[in-house]
Amino acid sequence: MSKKQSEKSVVVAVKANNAPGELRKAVDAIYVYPHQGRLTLMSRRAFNLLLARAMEDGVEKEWYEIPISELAKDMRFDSKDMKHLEDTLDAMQTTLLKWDVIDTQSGKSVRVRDSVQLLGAVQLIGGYDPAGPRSGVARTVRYQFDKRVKQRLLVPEVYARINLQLQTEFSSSHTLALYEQVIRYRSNTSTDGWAYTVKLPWREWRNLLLGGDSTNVYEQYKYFSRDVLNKALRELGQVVTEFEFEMLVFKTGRVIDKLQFRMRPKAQQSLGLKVSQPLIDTGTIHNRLLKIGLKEADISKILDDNDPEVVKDAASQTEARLRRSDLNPLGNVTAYFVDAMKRVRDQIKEAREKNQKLSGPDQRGKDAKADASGVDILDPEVPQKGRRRPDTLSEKRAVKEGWEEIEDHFRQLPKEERDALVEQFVESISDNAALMREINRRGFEGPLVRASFVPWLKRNIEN
DNA sequence: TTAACATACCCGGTAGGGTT
DNA sequence: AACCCTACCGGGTATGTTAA
Repeated sequence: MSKKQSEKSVVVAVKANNAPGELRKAVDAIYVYPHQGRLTLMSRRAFNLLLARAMEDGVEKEWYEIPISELAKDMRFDSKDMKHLEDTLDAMQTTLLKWDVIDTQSGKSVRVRDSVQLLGAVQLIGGYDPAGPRSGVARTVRYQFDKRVKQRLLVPEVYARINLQLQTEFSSSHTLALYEQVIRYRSNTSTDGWAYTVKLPWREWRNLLLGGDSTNVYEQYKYFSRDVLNKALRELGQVVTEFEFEMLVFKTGRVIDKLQFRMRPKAQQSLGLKVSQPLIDTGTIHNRLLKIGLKEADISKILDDNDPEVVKDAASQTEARLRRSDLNPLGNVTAYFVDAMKRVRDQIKEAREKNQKLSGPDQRGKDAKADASGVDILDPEVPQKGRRRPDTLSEKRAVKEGWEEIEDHFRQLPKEERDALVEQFVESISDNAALMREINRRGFEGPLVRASFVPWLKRNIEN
């Protein structure tokens, strides 16, 4: 502890009695780990992707389908050995999830335990020519989830937070597991700006992070902390640059008892809000652009000069194009990307012109309310892969009310002016704790913030 | 006698070097 | 990945010492 001060920022030791995390009201804890078998890195990725796909297709459907090649690509399964991937899927069917729903309210904890298969049923449909070298290897995966899996996992709070792009960047299943756990409580923001996970005995965390029943391994905390916790925390911090993560350690006497994790956006420190460093997490989009193959210098410029939403859409398009194996590979990815941005801008412009005359009376209050309770918040974190539906509720509304125009106008203002406006706005809502929290959490892109910021802008710019 | 301070040692932790 | 070993560290505690 003497020399490596840098590492210390990751772990915060907390005395058992006066823990800041203790003040948090307990939330429903849902955690899950296989009771039989292990979740490997690949099966975790696959599972998340299958969930996300199911979410896109609709919860009510019984069967979902995905071409196995697409699945492989999205999970960065680089090997050509599709058989191995299929074996992974098979293994997932025999993997049991054990659910412990813990209610920790009013000091007592009541456990409800349930146990269910990770993947309900899997069919591998179609196949290559039997005469081919890899005959019999199926091309499309049809799969089902158990009702209870759907109930628990196919809800926006869970699936939407797992950044499918990010998950491929973790090299260890421990990190991915930790990420999944922490991210799950992302909305559980305390007044101190941190989002807290549940507080669990460290052995529970061990089971969660190792992805299986691990009562016989890492019996000593010191090895667990060094070889699992610290490594995972380190990698998490390296990969997810837009958030910071900490671990809280609770002891009874001298013995490590429970652990709790917390996260918060790094943007928090600079609530001064440099608007040019745009209002969404650029870490993710930055990484995506890197992945696509753009140069660092270009990326900075692109992010500086363009609406982040446009960049994101263009990135999605480019990613989709790169995944296409039926077309010739792109000669110049950068050129394609720039072109994609242009297309997106054109689309937006078109939509705006179409709707311009519609911009009706000011309905600020109503809308703010609708958004506050609305569940269909579009999460800026989730890369909209492939065919995204552009017309979500809030986007529709935004077009109708001419918000984009206002935002556009705002973006064209000189930086000082924008900063001043942001400052004014933040001041004007500083007594609105919920809104402030929302700003801390997701910047200005969240619908809730948008719904009050844009109309506010409208009023303030127009006079 | 006792509060205040000093010291020695134990214990549970970490770091960094391993091996299997 | 799982685990072991050794060196090391600091807090807690028991014990010793000192001064009021």
